[in-house]
Amino acid sequence: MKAERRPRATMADLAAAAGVSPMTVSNCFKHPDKVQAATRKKVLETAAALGYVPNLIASSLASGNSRMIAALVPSLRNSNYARTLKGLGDHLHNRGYELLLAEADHPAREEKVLRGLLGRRPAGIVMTGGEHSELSIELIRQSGVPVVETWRHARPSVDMAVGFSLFDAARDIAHMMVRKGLRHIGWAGHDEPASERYVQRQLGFQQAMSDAGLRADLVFLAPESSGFAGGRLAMEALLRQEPRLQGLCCVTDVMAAGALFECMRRGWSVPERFSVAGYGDYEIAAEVPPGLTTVKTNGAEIGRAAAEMLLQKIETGHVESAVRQIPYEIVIRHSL
Amino acid sequence: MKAERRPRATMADLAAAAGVSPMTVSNCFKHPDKVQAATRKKVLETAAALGYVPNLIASSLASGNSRMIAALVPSLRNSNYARTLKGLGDHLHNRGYELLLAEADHPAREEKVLRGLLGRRPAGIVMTGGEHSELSIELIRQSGVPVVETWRHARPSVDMAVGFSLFDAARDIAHMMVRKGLRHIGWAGHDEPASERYVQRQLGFQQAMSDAGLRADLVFLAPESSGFAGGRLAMEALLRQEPRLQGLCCVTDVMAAGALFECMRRGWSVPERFSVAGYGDYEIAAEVPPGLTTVKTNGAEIGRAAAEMLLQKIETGHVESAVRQIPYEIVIRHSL
DNA sequence: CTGAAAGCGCTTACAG
DNA sequence: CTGAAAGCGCTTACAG
Repeated sequence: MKAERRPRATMADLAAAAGVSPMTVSNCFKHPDKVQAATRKKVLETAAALGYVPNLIASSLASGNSRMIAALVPSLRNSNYARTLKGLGDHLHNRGYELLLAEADHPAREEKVLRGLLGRRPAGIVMTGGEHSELSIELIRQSGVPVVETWRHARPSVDMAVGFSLFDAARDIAHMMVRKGLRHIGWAGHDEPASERYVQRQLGFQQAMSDAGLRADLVFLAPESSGFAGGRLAMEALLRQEPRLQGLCCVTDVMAAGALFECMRRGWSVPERFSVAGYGDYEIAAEVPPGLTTVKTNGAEIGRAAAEMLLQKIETGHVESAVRQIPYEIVIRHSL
Repeated sequence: MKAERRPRATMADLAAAAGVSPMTVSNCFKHPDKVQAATRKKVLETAAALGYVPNLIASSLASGNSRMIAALVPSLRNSNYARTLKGLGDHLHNRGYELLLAEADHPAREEKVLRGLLGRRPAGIVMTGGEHSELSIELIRQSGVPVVETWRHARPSVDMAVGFSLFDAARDIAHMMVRKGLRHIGWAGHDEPASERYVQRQLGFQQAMSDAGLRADLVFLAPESSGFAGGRLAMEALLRQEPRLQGLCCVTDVMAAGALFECMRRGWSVPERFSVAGYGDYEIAAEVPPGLTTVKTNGAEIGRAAAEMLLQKIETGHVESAVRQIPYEIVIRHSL
């Protein structure tokens, strides 16, 4: 049984079949209240019979609103971003918008991808994660398209931002380690010097150490690509530097889980012999023995809020607040 | 410094500024060889000066090719699908296509989301994962849009498919457990009866057991949502059923890692006391002690192949092969 | 190599 | 409540 590929019915076809003008068909979908109930019924029935699907490309061109939101993500593999995208997409779809997705893991790629996206005349743009080149910012600014940066809680580069303070979150959990009585605490971070989001967390950690009068320079930075192995590398390096090391505060749960794996290998009991703090509350945090104490962020809510802000700006021309804070919390398990 | 929101230059503006007809401007971008070098240079320079960005919405409407590919994904949180999407997006962007993304975790959602997508007149559709309702299939069939189903190696529902045999992969790794001398082996699977991709793996496992003359009914199915905990639940249940259980063959690495965590809790050495096989080669497989032996699938390559097949069909009207196999391999570590 | 004309399938004021 | 007209910004044959 082969698919019949006869051309799709147009609005004109439908209008003719229903015995009304195209204008009335258009109103049936866009402004149903402006059409008499009987007429509307007739049109909708004919539409169903014909399998009519309105051409939103033509609609976009005519109305000047594409109802597409471009989302730029450094990596889908990051489960925080995946959650943000889900929160964003769900809200958008319910409002009749579509998501135009592009992955861009470095600035040159981002600029290229952005040009492609801008040609599609998106009604709004969502940037995920913090780092963007001057050129990218300029491209967006010149387009005049509303844009919200997610996972950013202050000073949007262009327009709007939604997120929370990475600094505060890292400081809070580091503080908790201090309150547990630990005195020799290391930081396991990432290597990318340009990444403000990693820098902010490290500074938060160091602030907590300084506040407590402890050493704040037990810092090891692993490449982002090292994954779980980063936790092991950090433990090895920092124990060499400070043999009395009692705990590790990690830039992500992945690193933290890696540190816990290393404790298992060494037969060190957690938290008695060694403590570990995570960041992100990924699924693994709840499952890796003995359970990881970590910062729980609300990626889906960030995505939802981004969608709300964008749609408000698109539809009304302004937003109540160009910057929104989404709360984070600390989930206490048994790793510290 | 406020963004200047003067309306974007159109092709007509650019044509006037460059002293040529719109037609010639169009040719400069689409068929550069049809334009004299000097004219082209002039147009391109003027375009740069004006910050001209071609309106691809208008282009789509006029040409009848939207150059957008709609991708339907059950969940972005699945890192296999994330890889497929990356392989797909990279290839597509290089060819001047854009990705229209929608997440749909159940059939009713899928149908709704599909209608929204179809209105955008995508040039092609990528379905990720195996299960689709009759209505979804029918919607796609009637649209006449080329579609490729990924993570499916045979009998496409509509048009094309690319993936590998889940049955074979599960049978192969189960076979390896048998060759290691294990005689009491359980299957830790998922609960969704409708999910062909889980069923196939289980059947592959059972085939390997039958071939070896072993019990094939040591099966435990955990809800998909149980995550790492599923591995623990499976061990508990199957050990109750068969105290001599020596190993667990798992439907995903997440479950397998959960089983390894449970071994740690019990102080059971792996693989001496208990063996575990995974599926997926997620990042955790390499890191969780003592290293998980697992099936490595090539999600990115599946995405790339899907893009190739789709573009070939879109641009030439047919494909060399409507079904493509992407090889998998078994990665040997120390868990069995 | 270059251009005038028609058209893609809708929506937007504006009349009736 | 309903419709005829113009237009959104491109591309597609077709002439010159």
